[in-house]
Amino acid sequence: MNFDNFDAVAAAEAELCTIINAALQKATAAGTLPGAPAPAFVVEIPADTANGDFATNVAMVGAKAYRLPPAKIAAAIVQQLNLTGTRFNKVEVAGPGFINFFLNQQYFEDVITAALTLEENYGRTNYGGGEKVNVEFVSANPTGPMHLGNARGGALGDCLAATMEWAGYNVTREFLINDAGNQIVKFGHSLSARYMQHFLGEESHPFPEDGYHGADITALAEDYIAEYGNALLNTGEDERAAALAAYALPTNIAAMKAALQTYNINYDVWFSEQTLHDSGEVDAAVEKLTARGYTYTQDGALWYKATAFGAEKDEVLVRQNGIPTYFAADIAYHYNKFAVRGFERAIDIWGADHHGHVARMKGAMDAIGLDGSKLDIVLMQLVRLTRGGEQVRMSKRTGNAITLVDLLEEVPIDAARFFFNLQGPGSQMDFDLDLAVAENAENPVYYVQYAHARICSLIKTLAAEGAVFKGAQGLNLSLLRHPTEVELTRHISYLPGEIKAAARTYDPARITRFAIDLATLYHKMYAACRVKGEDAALQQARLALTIATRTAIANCLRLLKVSVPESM
RNA sequence: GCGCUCGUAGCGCAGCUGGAUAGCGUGUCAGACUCCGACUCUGAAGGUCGUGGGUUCGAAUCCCGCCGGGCGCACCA
Repeated sequence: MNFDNFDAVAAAEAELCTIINAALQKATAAGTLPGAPAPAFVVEIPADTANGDFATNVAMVGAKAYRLPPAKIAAAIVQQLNLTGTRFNKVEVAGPGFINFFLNQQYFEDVITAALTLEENYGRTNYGGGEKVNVEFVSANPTGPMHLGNARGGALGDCLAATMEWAGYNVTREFLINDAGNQIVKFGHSLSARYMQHFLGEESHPFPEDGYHGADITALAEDYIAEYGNALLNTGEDERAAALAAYALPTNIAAMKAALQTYNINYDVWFSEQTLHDSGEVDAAVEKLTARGYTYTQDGALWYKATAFGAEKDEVLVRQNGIPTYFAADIAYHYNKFAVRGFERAIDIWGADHHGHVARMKGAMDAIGLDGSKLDIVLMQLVRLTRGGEQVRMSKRTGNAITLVDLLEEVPIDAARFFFNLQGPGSQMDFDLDLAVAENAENPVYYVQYAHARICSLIKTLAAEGAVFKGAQGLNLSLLRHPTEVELTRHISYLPGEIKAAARTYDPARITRFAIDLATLYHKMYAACRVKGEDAALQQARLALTIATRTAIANCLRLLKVSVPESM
């Protein structure tokens, strides 16, 4: 058996579609079904395995085309079904006309063998066909520290990227540095005010009303003074602001890189927005839109006809003062992703408060001659921290809003990455600080890691008694008949498909939930089926399942970049 | 006002390319197990799937209206 690109579920579904279509043809030829185009049926896994391992609705959806009651259609199909040589050994008609299929033993044995053979690659597929995908996430403003939203976005984006890699996409992780535009100017003037206040007193230099008030701004100004003294005291405000910003930006960016690295996030590309202005790509994008007839001038500004592409209102591309807007830069940026760097798909992870930007950004891709449907935006809802059931807003230490760095000082990296992926991006999330640091089964990440550690311990214990797994050859896996063994194996068989589904729906939370369910099923099996002390054949079979389980759990954790402890 | 998004058991959530009796965790109550690692199991209780229509053989799922929460509607990003 070839395990390359192994997905037991997909293979079984494909096989069912084939034999069902064959049965339809034979039934038509035999005259038990009227000649009509084959109905668009689906094959799926019933919620309750009492209704089979797989089921199809072909008889129900075909009722209209065949002008026959579903039960009669189902009977005609079942009569012609040939299960010989397939993964299935039993079929039945049930309920309103479902045809239910039951797997034979071989399916389960193949799953265990595949996990044992593929090891750290079990779960990987080429579903994505190597499609070149850019995943951009966090892209925090370099004017200040990263916040909780960035923490969620980081865990989400990095795990989404990993999910897509496992599903066979060619993924680039990217961080856009917003080192141009208004907020950098504001940043500079805020630094300048702190700088001047240092030498001339608080009252001397009014702080800009829309400036950044954080303590980090003062600290950066102090750092500059410590290094370079009062050289900027007598320069013009703009020159001073620019000099301070040019000093502080690299400092902040380096801090972000360091923080994200401790968060186990490593980007392939740190993309500077400023380079788009310097290279003329922003101007070129604006010109391209103009050439295509989608801009106009009004009140001295250059507008883009966003309404022609589904947006609610038109947008300014170049301000009256001649400076392009962020929107113009963003169009150039995404143009660069597709047209310059050749990504076939771009995925952006944004805070839900940016949702108003989605339609116009996608529309702008169409306007500039690309395909807006290749740009997908994942909107992420906000997250609240709770401790003792109460919302936590401020850091006790700094008195400011809790930053990503604050969070990681309190909560293990594993817990942060896992917790932020417990729910899909669209749900408003409460992050329970008490639970995240808890070392007990209530804590889902601990629970999953514990299952893995327990397996490792069991294997070690058995090895001490001389009971070592002898490999896939000569196994009698048909001995694994206990319901908990079957359900565990079944769940392991779902892993490749689950990763595909997570990649397709941009929802890595499926992986954390899968891992939790897997751990639960293992614990159930462990409680019901002993390995130690069983006769050799059964012991080897159970060791095989145990090791396959370890592989599946470990691969989920590896994908999430959560540590995989052998003991804890 | 317009738009996006969410609304499922006391609480936290899954299910949403339409399928069978709506699940999981937690919490409450009653019990079992406690043997390879702290695990696990059984039972009880808990639901107008926000609401009203529509489409369908079939709707938590798709469509429309309404109610409620969050967010957005800058020559900010």
